Amino acid sequence: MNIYSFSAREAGIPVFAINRKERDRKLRRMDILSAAEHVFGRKGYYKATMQDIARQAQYATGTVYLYFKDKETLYFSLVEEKMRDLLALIKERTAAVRDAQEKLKIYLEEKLDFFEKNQDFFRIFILENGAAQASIDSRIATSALAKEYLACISEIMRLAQKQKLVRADMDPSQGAGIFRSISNAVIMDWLKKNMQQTLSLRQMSRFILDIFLGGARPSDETK
Amino acid sequence: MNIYSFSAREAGIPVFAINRKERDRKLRRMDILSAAEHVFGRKGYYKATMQDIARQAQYATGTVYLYFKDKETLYFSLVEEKMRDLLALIKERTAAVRDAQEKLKIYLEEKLDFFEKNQDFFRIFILENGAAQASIDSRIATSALAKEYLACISEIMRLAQKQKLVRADMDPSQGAGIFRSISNAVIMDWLKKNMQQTLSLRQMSRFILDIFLGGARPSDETK
DNA sequence: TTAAAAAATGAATATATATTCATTTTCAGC
DNA sequence: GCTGAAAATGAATATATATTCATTTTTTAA
Repeated sequence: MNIYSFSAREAGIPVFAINRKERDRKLRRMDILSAAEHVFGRKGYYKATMQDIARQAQYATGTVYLYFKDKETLYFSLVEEKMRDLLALIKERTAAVRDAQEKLKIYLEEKLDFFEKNQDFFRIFILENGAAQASIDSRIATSALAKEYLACISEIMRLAQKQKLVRADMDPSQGAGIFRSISNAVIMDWLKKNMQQTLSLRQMSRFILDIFLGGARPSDETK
Repeated sequence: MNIYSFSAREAGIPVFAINRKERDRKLRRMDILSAAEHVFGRKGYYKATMQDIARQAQYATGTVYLYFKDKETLYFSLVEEKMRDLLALIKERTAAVRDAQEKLKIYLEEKLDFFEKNQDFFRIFILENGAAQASIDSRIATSALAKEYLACISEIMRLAQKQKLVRADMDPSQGAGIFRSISNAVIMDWLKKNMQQTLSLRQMSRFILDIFLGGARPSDETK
């Protein structure tokens, strides 16, 4: 079992040790990815050194290079694999319902759960989404996965328009951007105020949806 | 006159050349800041080299160091001075009205105008606001100015609550974060879709305010 | 138990670029 | 035009760290 947060979703590890060698290699690779997540998430790409990451993973510096070609590739793999996990979850869960509002709700819940478990990764994620120009590894901004992620939310937005849940005068990708931003702002606020103890992030999903759909105006009782 | 975007607001340049030496020095300093804005905004802090910046400013590498102690200080000065300009504008203009909705509107308009003129700076700004942890120069995240900027919007939010414009169950700083995120998302979208030609950013202010206050739901005509 | 193979090590190397500074150019006042 | 001061130059230096690789340690299988 992996005490860090890296997911085995993509590792394809068989329960029976049909191929121990390969399995072990994948596990070690995941250890390094977890260490990288920890260090990159806290220090940012440039301030994080390969030695930091190696130490965090309890390896010597050179060992990291047996698993990843170079620093950029390590970072790229990390971002890709985490995003793939998140996207897979979201797609799987939202595909199960037809209603746009329900899809939005599920999207939010999956995302909030995911980042509650992957707080270090959230900082990486937000930076990569923040300013595509400054994307550290240009492969990320242009990756099929990044486009797919955006397309997925835009698709939900389009459906929401068809179902008259969302105003029609809003470009779906713009709507997706706004929805994403609101949820990121709330996650950021939750992280900053360190509410981990008292409140689960998932509980914010109702609030976020309210704000996105109904806005910040009071729901007219006393006006 | 400065063909770049750096503002003279803080330069305190007298119309009559009482002190040409000092004035010239300030102008050259501003040239370097403009060059830095251009390069940092496009490449990001780490990929931007001092040589890039010097070349952009039409100086030799060493000359930059006659005006700024080191790269971090150059970056810090840039961020500080631009943010000071923006904050001064916002404070000045919003102070002139009492109505919270009017304040929000003015805040938006000033911000949109500002970033329409300072597109390179927007990317820097959004990164610095994105993930405080990864703030490039730790002085920025902790600077009085950064706090003041947030406090200023939070203050408007508090007033909006008092005036029943905004729901009361929302922490003012959280509301400020959400409001900021929405506007940033819209600016980002505008930049990405390269609408400079056809549509001024300022024209988006009505839309942003609508979304923030009233949400993305259609304004019930056909339901 | 042993020897070959695989994995890990970490000191040494390569590289990139921030920063310095001896030299050159420009400028101001005479 | 000349001279000393100020400004600018850009090649040389310093530094940090990504990457490599000769050596050591561990594992495997007979």
